Amino acid sequence: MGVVERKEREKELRSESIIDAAERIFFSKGFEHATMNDVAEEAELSKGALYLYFHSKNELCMAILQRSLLILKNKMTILHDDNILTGIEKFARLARLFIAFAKEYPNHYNSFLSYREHRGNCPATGKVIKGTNEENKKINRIISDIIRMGKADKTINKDIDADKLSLALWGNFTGIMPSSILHDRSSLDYNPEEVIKYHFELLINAIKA
Amino acid sequence: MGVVERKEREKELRSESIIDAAERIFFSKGFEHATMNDVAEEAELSKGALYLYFHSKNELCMAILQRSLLILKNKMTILHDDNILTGIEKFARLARLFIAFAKEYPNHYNSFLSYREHRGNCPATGKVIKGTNEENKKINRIISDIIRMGKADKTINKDIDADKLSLALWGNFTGIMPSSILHDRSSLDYNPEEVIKYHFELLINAIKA
DNA sequence: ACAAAAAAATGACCGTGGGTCACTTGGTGA
DNA sequence: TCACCAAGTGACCCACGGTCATTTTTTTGT
Repeated sequence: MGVVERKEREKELRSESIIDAAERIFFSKGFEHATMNDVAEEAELSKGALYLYFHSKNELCMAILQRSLLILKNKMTILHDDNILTGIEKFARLARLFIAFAKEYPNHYNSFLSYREHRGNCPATGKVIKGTNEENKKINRIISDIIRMGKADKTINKDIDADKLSLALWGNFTGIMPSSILHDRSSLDYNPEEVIKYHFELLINAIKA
Repeated sequence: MGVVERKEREKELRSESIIDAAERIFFSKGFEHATMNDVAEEAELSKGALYLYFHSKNELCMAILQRSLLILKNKMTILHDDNILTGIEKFARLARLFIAFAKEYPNHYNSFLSYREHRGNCPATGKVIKGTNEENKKINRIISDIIRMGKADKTINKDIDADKLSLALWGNFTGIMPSSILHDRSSLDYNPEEVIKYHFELLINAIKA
């Protein structure tokens, strides 16, 4: 009988429902002001139970980041697997995709930006940390694949370094918006969306064959 | 008699020496693990006294960020004021300047990346928050000025939008390195330095007249 | 020179919240 | 029916951010 398997499934479900609860609480109160008791109550569990699934508040936060990466990766995979668009067209759509993600999941997008603090407070050997590393790697792989497609179909300059450019773009995505927030709102003439688009335009101009 | 003035100067000095202490403590222990008692001891003051100068631990952290911005701005001002280099040359040197800053002041560079959390927990009306906004604005002003210089001396395409590109670059700087850190070290073939340089090369290629 | 007043600094104290652990609950298999 | 064990509980511990009545130091007025 599949008791062990069922238990494993249930454990996975519990874990997911805790992350659901944590998202609602963290996103509405912010990391510092949210308490583990809040999360426990929202998840209809005791505080102690949370610690059966996650080692710390920080790790729970990283689990949310892992989800964010997963959502984005799934969006990107669809673009990647399209077989009508050319490489450079896909590359151009990455800009739109990033913007759409940030608009559709603003809280998840935010989770990219505060991950460092949390990450530093989690054991590097943990399952969650490894998961985020994995997703991150896959995302960079998708971007660089798209660039390589462009090189293959001659829509992108063959001398472009796909891996390096992929990292640059990804870094840019996780940094460009916060900069504009630090910038005083009232004096910000351009919204992040325009800035990202413009940046991509320039890059496209630089890399097109 | 200048008693009031002297007091003001002394107050400023105390404030600076508290930030000195906070830097040593925060940089060595990390924000979460550092305590206000640690900072007080390092600053040779009581905990209560810290709160005469800063409203909260978060605000103290923002004061460090303000310093980081100031250091970077000073480096950039020198480049900006140079009157031999052409606009595009200055633009190209920005990449080196960013990298040099991140290498010379790695901890200060890090402070850029976790500012969101702290910022959200400070009253927006505070002196420190306003100070960081101010510095940030000046930095963007310097970058866009450099681009404008390039347009004036015809080394940069006149159709480039200086303000937008400035924001894009600044965002990139505050995002590109953390991305590479999230990326699993062992499988990272390029270091952040290479990535920044390459990204700039492409941009230069796109914007040169 | 001295005391009253003001400013600066102190540190005991408070409340909160992350994290723990001895104990309870409830499903499972013999 | 009962022994077992994983799952879950919540009272408890204690570290730490922040406060404030009190003390110490400096300034001001005479």
